[in-house]
Amino acid sequence: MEKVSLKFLARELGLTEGTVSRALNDYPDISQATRARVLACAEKHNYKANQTARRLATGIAEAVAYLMPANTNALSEPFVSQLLEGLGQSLARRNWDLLVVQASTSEEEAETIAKLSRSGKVSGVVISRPYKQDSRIELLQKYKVPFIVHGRSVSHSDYAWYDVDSKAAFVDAVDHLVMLGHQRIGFIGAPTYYHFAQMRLDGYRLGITSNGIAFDESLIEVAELSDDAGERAGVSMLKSAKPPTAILCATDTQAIGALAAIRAQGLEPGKDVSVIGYDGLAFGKHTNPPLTTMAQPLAHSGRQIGDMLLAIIDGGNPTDYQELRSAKLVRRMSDGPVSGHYN
Amino acid sequence: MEKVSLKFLARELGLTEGTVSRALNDYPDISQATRARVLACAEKHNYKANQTARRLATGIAEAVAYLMPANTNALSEPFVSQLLEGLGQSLARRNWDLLVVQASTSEEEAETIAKLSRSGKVSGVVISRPYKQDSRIELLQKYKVPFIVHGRSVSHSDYAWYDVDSKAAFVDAVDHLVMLGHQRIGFIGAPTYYHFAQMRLDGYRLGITSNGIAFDESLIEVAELSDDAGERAGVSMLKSAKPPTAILCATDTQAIGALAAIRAQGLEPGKDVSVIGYDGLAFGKHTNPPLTTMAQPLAHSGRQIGDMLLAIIDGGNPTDYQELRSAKLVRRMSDGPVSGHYN
DNA sequence: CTTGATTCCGAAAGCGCTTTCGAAATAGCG
DNA sequence: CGCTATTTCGAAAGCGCTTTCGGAATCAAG
Repeated sequence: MEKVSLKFLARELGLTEGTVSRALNDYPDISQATRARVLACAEKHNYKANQTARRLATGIAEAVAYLMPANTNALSEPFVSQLLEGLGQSLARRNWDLLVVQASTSEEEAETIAKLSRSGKVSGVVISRPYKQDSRIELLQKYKVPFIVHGRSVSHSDYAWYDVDSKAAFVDAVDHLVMLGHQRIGFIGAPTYYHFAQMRLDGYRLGITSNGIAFDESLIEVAELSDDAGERAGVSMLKSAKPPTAILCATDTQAIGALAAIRAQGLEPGKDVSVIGYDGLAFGKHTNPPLTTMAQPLAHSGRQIGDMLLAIIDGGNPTDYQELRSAKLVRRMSDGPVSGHYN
Repeated sequence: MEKVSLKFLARELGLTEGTVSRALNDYPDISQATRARVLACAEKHNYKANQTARRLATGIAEAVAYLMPANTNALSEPFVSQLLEGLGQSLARRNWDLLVVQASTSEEEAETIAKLSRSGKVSGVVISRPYKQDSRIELLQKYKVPFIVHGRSVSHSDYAWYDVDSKAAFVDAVDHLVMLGHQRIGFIGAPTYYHFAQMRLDGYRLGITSNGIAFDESLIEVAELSDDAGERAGVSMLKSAKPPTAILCATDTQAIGALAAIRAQGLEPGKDVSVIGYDGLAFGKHTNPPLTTMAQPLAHSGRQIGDMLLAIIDGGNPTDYQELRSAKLVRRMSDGPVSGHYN
């Protein structure tokens, strides 16, 4: 089967390659008649333009890269596939490609970004889970690669991002707990080089003080983003002199660990001590007990992010594309009124 | 900052583009001296070959596509990210790209594959979760695109695949249950257009009969790949005249649903009725009770699959790359000796 | 010092497409 | 019917890299 290229079509049609190309690309200087002929012929031979050649000629990559978070954890990944799916859908409408790129160390990350920008194989990049100071963002800006951040860093005024207001979410969570009668509310945070971790801690803090509760440093633990780390933090907190009656966790994954910690202490999560996580993982329905969580609207975020990135690549001003969504409480069974257990 | 291209380097070095290119690509007809000079200069200016141009010139795409399963489900996705990660690592060693492509309907899938093969933007494809008769496989073969299947279809003799012997796994699971004293073992299967579903059903069946147990059709339900479907299947099974004392599920996701079904009947999973899933999802540690499962060795499967695909692209014979791994039982708390509940 | 084999590099074609430019053909208009 | 606009297409130059081929220079050998 001969390769069906532009040349092939041109020969077939008695036209020139250039003409066929313009017909296919809707140039205005092609008569309706020949355009129709060309289209028909292309259809007939199932012609697909060689994307590589096209890219080289136009100079536009028609592809976008997703920088996969490095220290990926089996329990926190659903968000990756969700995002990828949405991104893919968004790009597919233009027939663009989605590249998945990863780098484990941060030097590798820098190298990867440099390569990405220099090799010209993508016209945009999306990154996830930024640090407070994120060198990836600086690099992307330096190299002038259009990009969008899923999340934000500390100074997020001069680039595009899509984020959920987790600070507000944690204020809400504290309010909810206080309403249930809790006064000693613990917080299992994430390493604060993650900006989201700082935001959630800030939200927790604000919630506490704005409810007139004395802030107690000993009620805060920081843990890595895993169930085990969450569990360790949970036991340490529970074993303290004045343990909390409720625990807020920066992520669902940690919250799941906290649940285990509570049970390990012979207590009943949701009754003796409440726990609320953040993320809204579907899993949460099946933990023991089902996990109450602040759910972020993940559903179409990928689509959204993709569309925003495309708009920027098209020349949009990055700062016009900053979107803050809000999370909402989904109550399952891990929260409840304060119990008399510790009194 | 001027674009640093081959031309730029050539000018800088007083050489010809062709020469610089050959130096960079380790051609034997370049003296060590000039090769060193070229390398140094490239390094100094942080040169990265324009991948697009390179692809066009060599005719090799240096990229591989992963066809993302369509009806993706929040609970079953960890395997996608795992796979992607491994694939990425494998490809990265050659500096190849990983494309993620998706299609929701099967017509779209055909279209996607056609486009993929015609547009020449990838030199290989990996697909997951094949059907018994999988048109994707046929198309890939027809278009002569190197590919590898994560899983197998019915006739899997003439292409490359990487699969886990889930039939054997289910035999093992039945054996295990029988050893615990179970005789009435239910099976929640998946739609049998999935080949893996057929395999697991076969394994279950074989396990039953080889243990000398009378095969009882009423102990089999088929459900979609979701927790809810698993739960529905579970209740229906439990409400039958002679309910099982143990339930085997084709996937962990369904098993999680089955757990819920059991509890909904006022019974205690792992005690009144055992359940064993398949997949080895990390999340299973946190279900109620923790889920016993047949775990597949997902850890490096992505790497493995990537390496195999590369070998095929390099001219390897696809049929030389068929690898069957085995799953192993990881006992958590959802299985136990048959209880007297129903007796 | 000549000859033939080697080593090393320049020249040039080409990958398959896009896009600009100009020329030919057609149409519009007085 | 002549002349200027329009429409429609062909010609050709790239995009940035690879790769083949041949020629100049260097080397070893006679």
